[in-house]
Formats: sequence, C-alpha cells, structure tokens
Amino acid sequence: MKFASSYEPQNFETEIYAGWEAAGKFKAIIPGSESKQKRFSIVMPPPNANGNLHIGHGLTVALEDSLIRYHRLRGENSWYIPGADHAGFETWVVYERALEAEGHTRFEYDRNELYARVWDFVEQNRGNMELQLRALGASCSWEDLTFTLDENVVRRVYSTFEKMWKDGMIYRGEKLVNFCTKHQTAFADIEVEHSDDKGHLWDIAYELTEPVGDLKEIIVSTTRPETLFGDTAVAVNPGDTRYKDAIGKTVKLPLTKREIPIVADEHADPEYGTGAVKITPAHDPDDFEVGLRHDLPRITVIGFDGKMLPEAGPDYEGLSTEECRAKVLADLEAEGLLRGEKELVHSVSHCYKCGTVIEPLLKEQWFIDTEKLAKMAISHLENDEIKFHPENKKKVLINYLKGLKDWNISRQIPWGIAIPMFKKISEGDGPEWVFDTRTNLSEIEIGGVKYRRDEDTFDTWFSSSHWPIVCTNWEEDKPSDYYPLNVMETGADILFAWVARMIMMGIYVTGEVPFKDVYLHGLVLDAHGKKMSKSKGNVINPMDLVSKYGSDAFRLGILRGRSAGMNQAFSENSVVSGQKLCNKLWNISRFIQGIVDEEVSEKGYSYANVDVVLENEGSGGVAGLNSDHYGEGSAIHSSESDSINPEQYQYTTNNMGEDWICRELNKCRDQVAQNMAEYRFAEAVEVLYSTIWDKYADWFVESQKIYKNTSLLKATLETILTMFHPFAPFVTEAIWQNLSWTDGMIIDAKWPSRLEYDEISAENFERLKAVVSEIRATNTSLSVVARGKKFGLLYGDDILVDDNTLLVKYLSRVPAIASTNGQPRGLRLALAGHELYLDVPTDVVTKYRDSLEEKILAVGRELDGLNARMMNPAYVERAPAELVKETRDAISEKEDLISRLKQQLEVI
RNA sequence: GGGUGAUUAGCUCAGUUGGCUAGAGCGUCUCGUUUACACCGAGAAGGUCGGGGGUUCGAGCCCCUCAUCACCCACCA
Repeated sequence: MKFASSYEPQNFETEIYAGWEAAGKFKAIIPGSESKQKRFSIVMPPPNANGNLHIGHGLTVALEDSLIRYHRLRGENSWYIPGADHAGFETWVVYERALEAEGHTRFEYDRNELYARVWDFVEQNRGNMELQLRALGASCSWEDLTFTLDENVVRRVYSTFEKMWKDGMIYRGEKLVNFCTKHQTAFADIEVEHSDDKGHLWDIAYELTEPVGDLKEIIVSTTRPETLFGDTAVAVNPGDTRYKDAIGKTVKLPLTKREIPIVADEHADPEYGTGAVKITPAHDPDDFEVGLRHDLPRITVIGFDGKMLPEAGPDYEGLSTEECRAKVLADLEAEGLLRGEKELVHSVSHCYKCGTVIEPLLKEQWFIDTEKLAKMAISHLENDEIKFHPENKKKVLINYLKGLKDWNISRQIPWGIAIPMFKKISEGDGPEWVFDTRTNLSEIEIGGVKYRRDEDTFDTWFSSSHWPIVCTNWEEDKPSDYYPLNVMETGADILFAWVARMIMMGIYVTGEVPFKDVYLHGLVLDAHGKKMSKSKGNVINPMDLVSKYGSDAFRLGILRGRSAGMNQAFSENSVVSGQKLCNKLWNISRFIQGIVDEEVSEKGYSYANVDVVLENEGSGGVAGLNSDHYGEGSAIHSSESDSINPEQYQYTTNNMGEDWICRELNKCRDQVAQNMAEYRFAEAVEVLYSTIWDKYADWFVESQKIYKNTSLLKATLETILTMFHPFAPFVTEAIWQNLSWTDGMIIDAKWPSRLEYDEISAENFERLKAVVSEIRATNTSLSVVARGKKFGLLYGDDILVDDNTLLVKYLSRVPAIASTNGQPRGLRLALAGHELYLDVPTDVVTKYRDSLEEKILAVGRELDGLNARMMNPAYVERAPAELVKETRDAISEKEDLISRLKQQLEVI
C-alpha cells in the first residue's frame, strides 16, 4: 500500500496540480457542433499581474473553481479563463514609488519609454500571482490567459471606441475632474474616497458695488477662501426676500475688486448660513453646474501641481493652496472683511491611494455619453436576462444606472492603453480630432495634415468592461460559443465599477448580455468583523494558510458560513475544521483500501462473518449474504444511470446499514446539486461534511467493521470522493490516485449516479441508530452513578435488535447482549416501540432514580406541548391533516413512554 | 438626506415556499487505547432567535415600529 499513513497536504498538493496541468485537464473542448447547453464558461476577474493574491482572491478562486469543477464533473464543456490585469493606476503607483526609490522621476522619460519600463517591471513580477493561483487549485485554462494589455484586448477596445466615436457617444469636454495633484491624474467619481474631516467655515463680506436699500454687503460662507479668485458670481435663492432686490446687481470681489454678478439660483439654500453663496465654477462641481445655468465664465486659479496660478494675482501666484488660504485669510482680516470663523465637519474627497485631497480641476477629457448605454442595460435588466445572487443587487444596480453620469475615460498615466485619438497640429483641411489606431506613433500625417496623439490612456474599467467579450474570443463575424458566460463571479464592491460596465459594454458590442448569472461575494473581514487593511495590520495572507493547513482546508474554510453579497468575518477555525474533514476522509479511504487489500490477499476467505450473516438473516426483509454468492432476498443493484454516468457500479446491499448509506448518499448528491444550482456553496460543503463524517464514517464505516461489503465500500467511496472533489480537489485526487482499484484522475470523473437501495431496510437502520444512541446515552449517564461501568443489553420482544445483535452490540459498545427470555430486569430504556433493558443491578437503578424522574418530566413537557396543540380546535381544523396525524401519533408514543418509565419508578 | 444589509449558543455563522424538540464548526465539560483517524471516539451543557406590536391554528421566517451596527450613493457654501 502506497497510501501515506497520515494526511499531509504539503506533500502532495503541488505534485497533484502539476499532474493535472501536464495532462491538459483544464482545457475546454471548443464545441463547434456542441450545443450551448452543454457548456459552462466563467472568467476570472483578473488579479493584478504585478501583485500578490489577497484573501479576496482566495475566496474568488474557492468559489469559481468549485463551480467549474462541479460542472466539469457534470459532463459539461467547462472553460475557466484566467486573466491578469495591468491595473493601470495601481501598478503605476507601485512603479513610480520604485522609480523614486532609485532617485528618478517620471519626468525624465517620455511616455513610450515609461510604458516600456513598466512593462519590464510587470514581467518580472508576474509569475507570483500565477503560482499562487495554482496553489489555490484554480483549474483554469492557462493557455487562454488574457492580459489586459494583450493585442486582442487593445484591438477590441479600439474597435468599440471607434464605434462609439462614429455613434457620437464620445465627446471631448472641459469638465471638472477629480484630480490628484500628487499622482497627476484624474479619477472617476467612484474611485474617489470620501471622509468626514474637520474644517473651518469662514464668513467673508462681499461689498455691493452700489448699495441696494440698506444692504451694503453680502456675506458668504466658505471652507475654501483661496478659491475666491476664481469666483464669477454670488448666488442667492430666488425666493429669498432678503436679497430680492440685489439680484442682477454686482458685488466687488474682495482683494481683487473685480465685479461679479449676483444671480438667483436654487443651489443657494436660504436656511444655510446667510443664504448667499460664492460661485467658483472652475473649482467646485456644484458651482460648475450653476455656472452652466447662468453662463458664467470659468476662471481657473489652481494649477495641476496644486499651486496658485497667475490668475490669483501676483501676491498669491505660486503659493500652495494651504499657503494661499492662510494669506487670503490674513489679508481679509486686515481689510476687515473676515466676519466669522467656525469649525465644522464636512465630507472631503481623497485620493484612495495616497490620501491627498482631491482637487476638482477643469480639464479637457474624453467622455462617454452614457445615456444610451445605461438605458439599454436597464431594459435588459428589467427583462430579467441576468439573475443576480444576491437578488437585491439587481435593484441596486438599476438604481445606479438610472442616475449614471457621463463617464470620464481619460487617465494621465502612461501605463495603460493609449487613447487612439490624434489632434490636428498643422494647417490644412481636416477635423480637429481623428481616430487612428497607430498609437505607437506620437505623430501621424493624413492627407498632408499633421496630427499629434493625445497622451492620455484609457481608464482601466473601459478596457475591462470588455472582459467577457475578449476572454471568449467573441468577434462580430464569429460569435463565441462560450458567450454569454454562464456566470460572472466577482466582489460586490465592484458592482458599479465593473459589473455595470461589462453589462453596458456587452450589450453595446454584441447585442447580448455578457453573462446569465452574477454571483457577488462580500468582503472577507478579519476575525473580529473589521475590514482588513495594511494600516490596521490585520491582513490575512491566503498563502500562509495554504502552507499551514493545505489548500483544500483553506478552500473549505473560506466557503464555510459565507453567503452571497455579505461581508463576513474570516475564522481560522473554519479552516481547521476543513483540515479535519480532509484528514477524516484520508483515513476513511485508508481503512477501505485496507479491507480491499485484505480481500485480495486472502482470496476465498470470507471474513469470518458467516455466523454474523446468519444472525442478520431476515433483518428488514433483506437476507445478509456475503459477496461470493447471492441468495434469495439479497438485493442485487447497480447504480441507476440518470444520463450522466454511463458506467454503473455493481454491488449488492446485504443489510440495513448498506441500504441506508445508499439512501443518504443519494440525498447528499441531490442536495449538493441543488445547492450548486442556487450558488449556495457553504451549504453544499455543510451537507458533504455531515454526510462524510456523521453518516458515512460514524455509522456506515463503523457497521462495516462487522459486515464487510467491498463492492459497496468501493462504490460509496468513489461517490463521496467525486461529490467532494469540487470543493477539496487536492485530497480527493490524491486519494483517488492512491486507491488500488481506481483509474485515471478524479478531475475527469463523472458526477455519481443514484444508488439503488431498499427503502424499508434503510428506514429500519434509522430506527436502529436511535436505539444505539439511546443505549450509549443511558450508559454514559449511568456511569455517573456507577463510576465508569458499562452495562450489558437485554432485549425482550424486539425484532429489530434480535435480528442485529452483533451490530447493536458493536455500535453501542455494550459489553454483552442477550435475550431476557421473558424475564425483564434492569433498567428499561426510554424508547417507544422497543423492549430493551440495560443489565443494571437494582442498587444502581435506585441511584439513577433522579435521572429517571428528570427524564419523565422532560417527556412530560413535550407531551404537554403536543396536547396543547391538539386542544386547539382551530389547529385540528385548519392545519394540514398530515401534520395533525403526526401530532396525534407523537402523543400516543410519548404517553406510552411515560407510562413505562413510571412503571419502572414504581418497581424501584 | 436616499438606499442596502445585519442583529440566532462563548466566538464565526446556517436556518430555502411559515410546520415535529431552532442547527453546524470552533470552544467548554464528562468519559474513553474499539480493525482507519487523538487532525480520534461516545456523551453533555449552552439560545426568552435585538425590543415592542400585529397577521396566522402555528412566526427565527410575513407586516408595522423602535433600537443598535455595517456598507453604498448623494450632499454638506
């Protein structure tokens, strides 16, 4: 036997994975003639090519790989497409830091050079992430790995961009963008982090050019006095009587004496402060809107470097915003125009990477008009073309799409896909901007007119919104058989950023939604339910857990207790529990292999259980016979093929326990299948856990120590290994390859068939279990009064026990078992429908009196509850008849039990 | 301000269309060398299912309400 005697995943996981990969087990068969129903496709949300996997990736792989392996077992053409993300901004930040560490800056190189340098940088680091995916067991088709900067991705992105350009959905606009002055790039609204910061609110007096009645000045409040140089109006609410007559007049802007108008706009809230607000269209998103409504000029006073521009005046030019603010306040104070200061807490935008306060700045950018895209997406969503898990996310998404703003797709980062737009730089006839894919050139010439490429790159979400399209190799003239994907599995946190955009883009490009199901997982929180973050130091590295407990244990652990869309704490205990289950399965398998080996080496020898077989005769109507020959009444079965598994197991069931385990494995199989269909991963694992441990190991394998049935042991073990394989791929494969009678690899096994069994016999075993449990429990509680002693079992008129004495004796661990021969004695067990006694001396029974009384009381309480229910006429009348009958039966059973227990008390 | 979710055992969580005594893992306690497994076996303790109200024969589940926590979106001059 080559089976290692202990379960040590570290010894085989790498080798097992290499075996799968070498044998080409992850490749999908491109169907061609196959129908779409028989395929299953899923893409991996591409991890950062430059980084390491974090715990969220661990969860992603556990979920996706379980799915793909399950569907592979179901006989579907399964394609799990891996990816790697150039992660534009993320990687850029890391690279720029490395550059700075070497004493260089980005400004020393031109864009093309920088791009090439980052490419090399990423190449160097790229292997880590892929090794880690392998360690997690991801059975993805490596040869189909898509990198977000691959030629086909760029080609597809350009083609979509061109289509949008022609459709008039792309425009160049000067808008306020969220600009990080440290990273020198703009962000999308969703990429900006908001936090409540302490700040100040200053009241500043703006003098009216001409007094209006008693009104000589208007006081405005601001948190950003340094922007006043960019003010182009003061707004008041049209309904505000205080300023009614001032509307249309002008005020003198402090420190500059420039005159700006007073406009009426709903934006001004009469309840807030003085009801008047300064308008700075170039530096505030709301003011920008006000500016549009009143056709106000936009004066930019802060530069992209965060320093004041000449527009702020010679005294302030070149100051940082903070310095400028201090000087403005001091100067206003000196002029007596500063009228108040108070502290307040307000929400401030920050760069999610460096925390720098985001400066809203005017910038010419490429925008996508999202109106049409959002509308189409909403209609497909409302048409229920995509099923969401959890369901409520669909509503959340539609809500988001309804309020979607235009999408700024320009980024000022060299690391990314160049925007294929060129601006006219020479005289001649030609449009101001032309679309051209020759982005390797910075200048091109068309019809004698020179154009220069826009230096910006695309927002990564623009390219990754094409993910399902590019990964499945979808083309206009040749749509992919794997598109739309069966499932999109990703984090709920990128529902808006990614999922929404994939849906819009998928529909826009292909006319079809990009996936049929969306499964969104929540965040993996630390053990105390807190978000993991480097600054808190509570980050858990999945690779540490894999090396400590094994990959299977990690996968089982992270799936346990997790449901769609929920942020949930990570508990290492669950990983421990997964490891224990793998260990259990390992040992079950070793034990069964031992029995098989024994049979082979001692051929002809029939396990000395001939006498057992005789004793077992007639139990549950199934005669027990060993495998050499079948007598009448022995049930010969083959597993029933329900079209998945063409091969059938040949086995017989010779006793109740065997029928019972077949029934339980069928149940397990159906429940796992249903849970997988509903994406209830944790419950699928739960069912397998209790089936393998509580049923298979604790009852079936134990009972096989008395009656051995190698054909059934083999069939059931294979069934279990196969069902468990999607969740614990390594250990099931290792066992499979260690077993002497199995061929090939479990990765391409077939989902198990139903096992045939005898229902009455299976039900009898359930009763036997109850008997054995009661014997064990009573003996244990007796040991309190009788110091660790165990008592024998006596059975009276009890067919079930009479027919299975050896099994009952072994399972219940009683030292002896015998018939009462019509002479009851000892302690009667509290089991309705059975006449069983523990052979306990009278003095011990007497000492046990208290426990007995307690038991009577407990049963009495249950009986009271049941009786109360029956006393309610409405219950009898309205509850289903079946339920009422059950209650009635339970009552008579409990009454019977109580009377017997009371009899016993009287005897004492 | 708008939205979403959560609140069940000491901890982390299940509990599907309302229906027998509300479950699991880990932890705790008692006992235990039995043909695999001490990463084990047997048994046990531990819950007024966040509070209140309602619907129903029957509510952890449905409805209303309050409380607490978390997250998302918008806004905050």
